[in-house]
Amino acid sequence: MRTALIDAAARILATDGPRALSTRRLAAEVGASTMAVYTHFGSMDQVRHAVRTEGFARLDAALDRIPRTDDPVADLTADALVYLDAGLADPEMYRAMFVDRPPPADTDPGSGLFQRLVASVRRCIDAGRFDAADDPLPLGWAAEIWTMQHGMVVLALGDVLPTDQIRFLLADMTYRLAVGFGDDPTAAHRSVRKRRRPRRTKR
Amino acid sequence: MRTALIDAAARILATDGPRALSTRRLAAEVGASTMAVYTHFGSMDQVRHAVRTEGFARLDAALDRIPRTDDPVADLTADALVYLDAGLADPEMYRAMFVDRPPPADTDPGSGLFQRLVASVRRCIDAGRFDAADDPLPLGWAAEIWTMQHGMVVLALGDVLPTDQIRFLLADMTYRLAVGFGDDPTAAHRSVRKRRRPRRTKR
DNA sequence: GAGGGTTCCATATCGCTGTTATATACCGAC
DNA sequence: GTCGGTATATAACAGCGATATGGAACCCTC
Repeated sequence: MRTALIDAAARILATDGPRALSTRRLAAEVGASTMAVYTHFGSMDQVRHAVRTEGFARLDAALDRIPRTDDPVADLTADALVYLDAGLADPEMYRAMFVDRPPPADTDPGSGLFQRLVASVRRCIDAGRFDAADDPLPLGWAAEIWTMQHGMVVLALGDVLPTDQIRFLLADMTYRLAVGFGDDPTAAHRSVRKRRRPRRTKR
Repeated sequence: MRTALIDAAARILATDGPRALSTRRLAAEVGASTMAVYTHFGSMDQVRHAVRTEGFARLDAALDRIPRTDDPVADLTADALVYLDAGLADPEMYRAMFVDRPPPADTDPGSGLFQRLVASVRRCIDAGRFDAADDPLPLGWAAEIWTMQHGMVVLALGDVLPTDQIRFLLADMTYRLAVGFGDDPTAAHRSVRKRRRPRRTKR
């Protein structure tokens, strides 16, 4: 029942947006009464929290499917593009995860994503691509890369640019940052190009 | 009356968040009945739209207050920091402007901000700081800089880092991007440092 | 100054929302 | 078979956005 409710909630969210995700609509979707929602979750906020957690799990799985190569900058690019594609594939889910207000003091289920970024940046540093001594904060560059990824998805969701241009722009920005982080321009260009092509199938 | 309602709405938003911005609360705040809201605006969505427009006007005014110098990269940094400070000064307003869902087909009152960015980037190119031939799209780098600014504000609003570290990080990221765009590293460093200090007074 | 038209707002109401109290049905343990 | 606890349905509450209706205030014209 719990998972059925979460799935139904994610479905309603994806098709009709967050305004449509109401107690009665959700209960009707699984053929139950509204009390089912309150037995398994305490409130609609906790339903949304569960949906968010589910979204993070899916994104985590999508990122896990990317093979690691011996080129950490190319891997970083691939990660960023998958992140973007995930946002484009289910914009409402992305908004639920990163945009809409999380309840205060919500233990953020997305922190794992950040740890992943930290590891990716570390690989670039260990491989001698980024200049370690230059990072201004312990996790500064990882934060900068997340800033890039999230900003790009938001740009894409506001559909100010067609999605193929967004992908191109994200690749370009990754390249610029890599160079800014100390990577050799021609090496960075090669790495980014390597991973720009394979547009993954939307789920 | 209209402006009184807008001001009251902005006040409610800033103090108690978007959930508190209801017809009845808004009407009570100005000592009127709910019909006043529907006479001057057609719906609560249009109230929110008006608040957003007001927010853009304030941000525009704040950016207008920054003097232009003969160092366009330093100016770009200053703009970014003021943008960040505006978001930190009134998070709910920032969310209303850039985060919460704008009604569909809402003619975006924020497009002026983007034109401003385009002009700033153009100045860097004209001054020979950025390499013009390298920009992948007509407005690509302006979009990348906005991505950085917005991503940083969101990072700050999620308070994952103290605000002074965020300011430092934004300055660093501006530096990295400038270098990626072709600026000389030492020149970029000097420009960014020049404008990193003066933390503007919160409004 | 009086009339007529228009604009603005208060009252009351509708259908919706999240949430909860109450009562019933089910289901495993003894 | 009966008990105890859990899960669900029904019904209700306050609050929400929105609207229909009616009255009050204004302004222009004569």
